[in-house]
Amino acid sequence: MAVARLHRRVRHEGEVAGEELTASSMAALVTIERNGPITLGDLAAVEHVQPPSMTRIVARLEELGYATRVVDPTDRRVARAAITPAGRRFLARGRTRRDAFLTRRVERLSPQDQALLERALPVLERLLEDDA
Amino acid sequence: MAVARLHRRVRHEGEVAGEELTASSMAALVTIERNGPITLGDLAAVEHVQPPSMTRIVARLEELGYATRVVDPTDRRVARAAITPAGRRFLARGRTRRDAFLTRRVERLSPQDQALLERALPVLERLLEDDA
DNA sequence: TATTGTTATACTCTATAACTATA
DNA sequence: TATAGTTATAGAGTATAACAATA
Repeated sequence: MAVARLHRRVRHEGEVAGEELTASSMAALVTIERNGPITLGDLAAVEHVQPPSMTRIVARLEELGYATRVVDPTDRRVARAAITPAGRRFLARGRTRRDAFLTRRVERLSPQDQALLERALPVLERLLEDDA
Repeated sequence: MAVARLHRRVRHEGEVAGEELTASSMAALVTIERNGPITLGDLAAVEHVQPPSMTRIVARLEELGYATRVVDPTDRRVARAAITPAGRRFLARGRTRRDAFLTRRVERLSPQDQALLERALPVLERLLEDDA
């Protein structure tokens, strides 16, 4: 429950009024940023949405200037989505806000508690390792 | 990021194929469970949805047998939603699954790491205290 | 003939506006 | 006349089915 609350709150903190993307579009943009130019089919598979939905999501991201669609020159059936500088800036803005929020909150803790969190973090990550 | 991943994974773990509720319906049911018989208006306010949406959400929960609508005898304009035994069981099933998953994962950790998590938990909770 | 992605269409969820029933 | 909730209707977002382009 603590993890759920913290996640919701931090996610909310990254948002700016009038600048939100739907959860799907945001997730797709993050995946496009991380997995470089990626085919729409692969992107749909990774994000667990159907191809027609991904067509629309990428069209919207392109409309906003956050991503571009590039047709593969060797197989012109394939289209790849890539992030734009504006898309990177958009994601960075959210991260900056979330980081600032977390920094403020962590600074209110005692040095002992801060050290405790720092040691606990790798354990939290280990909790999901070898996912099967 | 670790918190986000853990939250998503644990949430997913509580789901059973063919037994899912939308996020709104799930949140409403949890609030109905916690805040007892609650008027639809209050419920809509707490959940940040509009009254017509809450009418539909509660209608769906009632259809599934997870909640009931009870008209206030002293002011018959007012309807309150209450959880049913089936609703409680539904929520309990999800919690049981999430608990089982977390238990399995925590048991794979060393006793030292388990103790570390136990001490870090109240710090995570303190992070969101005095929310302003 | 198979594959990648798109267009056509339908369904779900939510919102705003208009309405009903109580008070 | 005001309030609680519902019904009517419209706008997102997603899915399945049918299609177009390319291999």
